Amino acid sequence: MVQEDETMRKGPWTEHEDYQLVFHVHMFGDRRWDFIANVSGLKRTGKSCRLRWVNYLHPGLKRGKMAPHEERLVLELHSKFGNRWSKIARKLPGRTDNEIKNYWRTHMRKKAQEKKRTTLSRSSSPSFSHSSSSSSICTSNPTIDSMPMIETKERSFYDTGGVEMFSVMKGKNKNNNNSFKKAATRVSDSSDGHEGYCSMDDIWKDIDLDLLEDDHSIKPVFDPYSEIAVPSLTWEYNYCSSTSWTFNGQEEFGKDMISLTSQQFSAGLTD
DNA sequence: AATCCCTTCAACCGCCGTCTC
DNA sequence: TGAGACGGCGGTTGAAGGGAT
Repeated sequence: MVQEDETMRKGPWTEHEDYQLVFHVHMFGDRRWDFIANVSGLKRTGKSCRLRWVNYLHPGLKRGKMAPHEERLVLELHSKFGNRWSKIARKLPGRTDNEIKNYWRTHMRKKAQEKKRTTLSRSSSPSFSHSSSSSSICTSNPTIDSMPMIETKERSFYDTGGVEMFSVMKGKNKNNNNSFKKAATRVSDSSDGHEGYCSMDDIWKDIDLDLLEDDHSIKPVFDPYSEIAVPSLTWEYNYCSSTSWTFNGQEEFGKDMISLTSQQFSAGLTD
């Protein structure tokens, strides 16, 4: 178990931390967060790791503004489910509960302000009743019910596999360690402000491109849009066994680490 | 150009449900 | 069956960025 003491880091994540987390999530899947927090060497709690992954690092996430149909859907779903943000998020592929929650807060604040303005300007008319955006929406809208709902007994939207992946892929491809290494190196480059990444999108893009070259595209093990767990052939037990990775000039993801994490992983499997 | 205000969103906190022993 | 560990969820906060003044 990860000790939550004064040595735990808090606050914004660094790119280095992000890489460590992404790497370990792909190694072990996104289930055992305390374990990942432990073996990754991140001075973060399992909870913090999970949140970072779910809300920011997951490759299936959309970025940017909500599309009009998404906004509409949020309204509809909120009228149906209330503040069950995670439930709403499951109907909006690529959006997180946190994102929707934030959107709703902003949205409702705006609405409240508009409402206030409207009622003030029309205060002379007592019969006027302002129908809220949500109340005017039919709650049995078939578009909602036809949306895929990934229930918790199944793999979550964010699940990359990990544990199962390990057993499935053992001993297949051994040539895929370049992309993360390269990407990791570029992160170290970025520290001096030359050719660094701006976002995780860039990172994933780079990784994707590299692995496509090898005809083994890296993808999240679980396709967030399919509801079906898709075992990836790219990340495997031997993924990093032959080369060390560098961050800021330090070897970090090398044999030693992998053997260590493998031991700990085995221990984790047996408990 | 400086300051203030507002908006956005990443991250934390605390509670609760589930799982495991 | 009960206790502890852990993950998930919703509420809240605070930093950062951008626009207005």
